[in-house]
Amino acid sequence: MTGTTQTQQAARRSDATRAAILAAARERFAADGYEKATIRAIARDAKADPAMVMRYYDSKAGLFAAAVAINPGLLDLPVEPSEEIGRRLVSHFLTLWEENGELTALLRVGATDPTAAERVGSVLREQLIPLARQVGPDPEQAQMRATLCASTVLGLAMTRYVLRFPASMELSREEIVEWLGPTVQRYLTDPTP
Amino acid sequence: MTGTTQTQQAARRSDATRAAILAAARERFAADGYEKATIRAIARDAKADPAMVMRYYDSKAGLFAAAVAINPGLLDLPVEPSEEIGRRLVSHFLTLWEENGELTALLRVGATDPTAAERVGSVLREQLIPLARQVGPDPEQAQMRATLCASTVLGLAMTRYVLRFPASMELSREEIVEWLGPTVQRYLTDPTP
DNA sequence: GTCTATAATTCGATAGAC
DNA sequence: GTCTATCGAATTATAGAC
Repeated sequence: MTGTTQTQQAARRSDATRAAILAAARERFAADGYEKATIRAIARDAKADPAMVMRYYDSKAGLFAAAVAINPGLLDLPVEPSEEIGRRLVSHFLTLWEENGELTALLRVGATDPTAAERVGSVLREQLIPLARQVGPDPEQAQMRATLCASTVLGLAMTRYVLRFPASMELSREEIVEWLGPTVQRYLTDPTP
Repeated sequence: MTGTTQTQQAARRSDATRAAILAAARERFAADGYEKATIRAIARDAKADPAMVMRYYDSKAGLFAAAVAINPGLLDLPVEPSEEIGRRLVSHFLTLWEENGELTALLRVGATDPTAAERVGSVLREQLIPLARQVGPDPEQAQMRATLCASTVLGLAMTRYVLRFPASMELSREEIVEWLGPTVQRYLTDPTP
């Protein structure tokens, strides 16, 4: 029915605009970065009032934090089978990056904001260091090997999703996996050169 | 002598502050990005008046353009000998990035500003595509291979100089060359996987 | 819960005295 | 050439009517 009782309907209505604001914020932060993405523009996209954004998320910083809060388990990569782990990791990250706009937002803002930069680092550390420890030859090298993998993945994310180089955007998913997969595989498992 | 004639001394004085402003601008843009680097702060660093910045460089955009104007030939990479080209290219870019703060500034601003992003792309294209055409097996693949190399170099620059991951900053120059060199070598010369 | 009006800052840019 | 004073615009954030 269209006209139900007000008591619970009101709560639902505010939840809907909350979600709309959050979605609009993710897009704007991903597209424009932190400074250029204004609360006014985000509210306009979400068809809400700018004052509502402040009411729900306290401040612009609070809104950004909520917009790029990473769903726990979002980046979890199944570890087995460990063969072809390089290709599977690249493929996994490609999917994540295309399905979750908050990753681009976080990386783009991280280029200017140290707090966001640290967040990018912690996410990658939590994902890649355990992996490197598991499949690598020497546990003491896990941090270094994870860093090399992070650099590989972020390099692609920069050229393809942040800087948007046409030549990088034209690469097919298969091409990327076939070229970068062996690179990551080597960083993870090969003996020190 | 300390008190020379005014006519030419005046011109020299203004040139000195011009240079000081430009140096301060490079540091601020590299450290904070475009929006956060204010003309007031840059002028303070250069011990100059904010109005002088406008007088010399017209606008903030003009100042940024001058600050990241790339010296012609700055990135020129000697092509021969073509053996070990991967390691030499990585080593070359490492040196450039550590000696020229404007590269970090350009990449950091490029993360938010499409114009700067295009500048990063054009610089890399002009450098890497001819190289890929020269040493690669198929001229038609030069653009793709150059893009893979750009992604590799920019990934390292991001983790090391922009996001400033401690684990990436701790890598020695030799480690980076030994790990990334063969990657770039493969992207440039190996047959399609 | 929603929106209007506005306060409080900050910044780029300009005008003009010296 | 140099600096003071200030304008005008844009932003986040708040106060309060409805």
